[in-house]
Amino acid sequence: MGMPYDLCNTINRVLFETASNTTGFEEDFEPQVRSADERFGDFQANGVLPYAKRNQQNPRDLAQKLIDNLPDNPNWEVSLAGPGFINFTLSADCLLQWLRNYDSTESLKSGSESIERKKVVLDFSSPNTAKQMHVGHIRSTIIGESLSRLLAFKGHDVIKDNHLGDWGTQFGILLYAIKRSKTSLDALGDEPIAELEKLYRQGNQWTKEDEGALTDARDELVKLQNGDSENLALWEKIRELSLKAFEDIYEILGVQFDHNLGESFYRDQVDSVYHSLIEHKICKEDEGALVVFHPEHKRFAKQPFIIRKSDGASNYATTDLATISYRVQEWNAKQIIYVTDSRQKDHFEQLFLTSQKWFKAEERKLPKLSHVAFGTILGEDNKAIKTRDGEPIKLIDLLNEAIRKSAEMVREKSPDLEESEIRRRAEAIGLGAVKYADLSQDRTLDYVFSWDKLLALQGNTAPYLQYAVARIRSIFRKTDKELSNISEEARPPTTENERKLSRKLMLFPLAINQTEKELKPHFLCTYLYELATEFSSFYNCDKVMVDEKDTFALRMMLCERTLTWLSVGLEILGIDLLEEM
RNA sequence: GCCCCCAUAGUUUAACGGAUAAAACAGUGGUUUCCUAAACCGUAGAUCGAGGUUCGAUUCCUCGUGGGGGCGCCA
Repeated sequence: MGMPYDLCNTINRVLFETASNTTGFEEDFEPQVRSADERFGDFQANGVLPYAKRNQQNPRDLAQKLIDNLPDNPNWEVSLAGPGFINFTLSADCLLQWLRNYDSTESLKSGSESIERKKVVLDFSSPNTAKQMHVGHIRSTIIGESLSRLLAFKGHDVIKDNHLGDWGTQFGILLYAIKRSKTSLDALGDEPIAELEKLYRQGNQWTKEDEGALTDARDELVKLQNGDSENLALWEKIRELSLKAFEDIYEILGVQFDHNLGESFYRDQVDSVYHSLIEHKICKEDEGALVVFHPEHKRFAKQPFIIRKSDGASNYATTDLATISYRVQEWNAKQIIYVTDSRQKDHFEQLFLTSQKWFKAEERKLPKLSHVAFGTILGEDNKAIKTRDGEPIKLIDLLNEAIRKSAEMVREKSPDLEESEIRRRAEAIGLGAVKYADLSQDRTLDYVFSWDKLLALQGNTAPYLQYAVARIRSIFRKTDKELSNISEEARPPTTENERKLSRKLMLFPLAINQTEKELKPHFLCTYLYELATEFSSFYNCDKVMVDEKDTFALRMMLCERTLTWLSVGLEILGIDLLEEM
């Protein structure tokens, strides 16, 4: 029998099976095995304590009975500790076997793949057209991209859809301003979106000063929504310019979408949403609008979900309903994940409740709907981020600053490099730092925007991980020894650092599982950082290029595995690697 | 008025109801004739308050304090 990929899961199963043959244990026993503090071993089972309590038994006695019944296994030592913990310490040989067995990206991927593979639609980034992306968009874009890579790594069929805000009421004012100022959309210069924003502000000004202008702006919107060809052409052009500007940023960030189906895509489908919801008595007219209440819900019994405004226009609730329907019908989605600000929590809760009733009434199977919420980026005043002049910091400015600052560091360290290489390294380092800064903390927490936080290059940051990679690659460049048999020639890990690094490598499956279970990339970040830390200590203490063949082989193997693990992990996070730093 | 989220070291964060709360930055002391010092090894420093549940609470419940957010025609 080969070495199992997920040893935590294996030990859990062994304990469960042993318990089923041990007096004093029933079916409902859960071993609760998890990775342990290094002081106690590699894994610990906590489950006996609550179980003994429930059944009014002595936890230590019960745990001892379970240990006595465990089949002998040379891979680990078992011990009873404290009030009733069962600790497992893997043998050096077990770790070696595990490392021999899992030797590549492919082996990690096939080990990690879910049994149930499914079609998942990931809805993220979703900026509004005619506006520049600002720092507020960074979280959805980066977290969404990372989750899409994680789910693909787990073997799911992922569709990435950028649900653009391209059909909102802002177009009335914008179209009005374009016409009144006689602006040609073909002559907006290098930053067309910045110009469109200026036009919008100008239009906003006009409508505030002048009642007639406000009416005209509303008419422009109605004309657009009724298919007026002139307005539709302008709108199409705006959408095109916006998408191009977004593409520039996505390219820098290494983000790609399968679809850019914005709200406008669903404009012809909203009527059928109304009809169906009316027909099935899910919605009702209230104060002139079409709304959905959920009487069984403590709050949404009173708080309406407005699907058609009293002026007859649709809103994002309507398009979101149509979008779910489309994704199920056309893509056969089994799960839809929305990556948005947590302030939209109520909206999604109402959307999901309404969808449940709607799909049930139509006898369709509703996919699993998940709102992956993240916290707001705040300014110094603890309110959503704004700069001094009232406009949010542009995302492109943040990214450029990250690259500029990293370039400075690279140049300082390697003054003789060519500019193109400096630029290449600075992009990997600076953009990696920005991404990692956002991914490495629990996504649900708000944070105050700070250049220092997002651009930090020391400590628990992407460059630290990239540096570990560069050092390993450097070792490989320097050795002239034959490496094809290192895994066979390696001795078991015995020094403290060899052992700790081996153990950390072995814990990779747990990190992936936890990250996927909660859809929280910071678990993976923490793991990769700890792995790189173990590597750095090992690197400092245990020289790799030594004469003893078996020691050299083990240490080379550890380097090689660490490199692969970091590569896989950083790939999932969307962070680039470097050969040298 | 109803509801939701957050509070951990000087600062920014971590901790799946488990054992002595873990890091980074900033302090402070050390390490380079040796595979990259963007590193390594020391050191100092924390769970908002009061109750409760539990063998065990940063974690769950109640109340309070402080901060943020959502709640009929914005997305």
